Amino acid sequence: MPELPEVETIVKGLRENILGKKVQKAEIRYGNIFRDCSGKIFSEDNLKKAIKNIEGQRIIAVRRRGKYIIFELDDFSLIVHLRMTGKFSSEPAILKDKHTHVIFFFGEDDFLAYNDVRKFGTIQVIACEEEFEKTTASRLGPEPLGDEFTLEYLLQELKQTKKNIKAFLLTQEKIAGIGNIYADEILFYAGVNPLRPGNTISAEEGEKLYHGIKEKLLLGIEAGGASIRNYVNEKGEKGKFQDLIQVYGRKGCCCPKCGAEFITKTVAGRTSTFCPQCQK
DNA sequence: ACTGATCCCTGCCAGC
DNA sequence: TGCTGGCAGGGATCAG
Repeated sequence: MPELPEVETIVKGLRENILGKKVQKAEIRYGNIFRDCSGKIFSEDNLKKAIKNIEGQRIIAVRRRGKYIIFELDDFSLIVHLRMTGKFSSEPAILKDKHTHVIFFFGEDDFLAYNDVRKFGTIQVIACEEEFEKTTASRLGPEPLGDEFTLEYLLQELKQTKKNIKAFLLTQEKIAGIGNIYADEILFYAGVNPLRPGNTISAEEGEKLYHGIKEKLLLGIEAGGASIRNYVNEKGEKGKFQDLIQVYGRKGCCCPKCGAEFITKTVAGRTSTFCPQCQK
């Protein structure tokens, strides 16, 4: 599942690969991947128009915002969310894959394919600033690795919420880019129980969380992301963060700090793995 | 303000 | 072996 570090890795690769290229043709095999600014599936006519708009456009920038990938074209933007299983690939074999839903051709043998086993991912077509304002991507909280995300901000937000800390970390409007894997790792690092309400987190714990967020995400980026299940970057390469994971998906394993067995509980609708001893 | 359920979708795995 | 049912999972959305 691509979270911030995985998406960052993908974006770096895309920049090397497709910047400056012109979309000659877009082949659509499953049109429901495409969405308008509010996330709604296009009608057949509107999809045709949207595709026509994309064709002939040059890719002038590729950026990441939270877990979103933003392609800036000459006159449009594409906002992509990979959700669980979405990926980009330029490998020739992907053309024959049954889960390849969209192919942007830059030339006869030069292309970028969007492949998504579960079809949860979306590609929003944005025509102008007003449309961007309607997207969820425009309502994201600060980038956790950017200057806006300060310790003061985190402590202030925690003080104001009764939401449990796990749910808080996953709230993209508060902090952009953290998903289930990194949330579990961050909470373990900080020694905080996922069920703790935000407003019960002490300043000291808040500081640990703050450093945990920075540290785990940076580590994830350095490792080229985590390859759990089927994540690979656009070159088909796996990341290395899965080898550095301490708690996520390790139910029944022993905590490296205290030796207790990790347990799981559904928190914020997600399976959360944590140490019942260390995480208070 | 927050929680919980539902939906989207398919691979995978346990159980029969 | 082959089928089936349930689960996983990010995030939007809606009901409570």
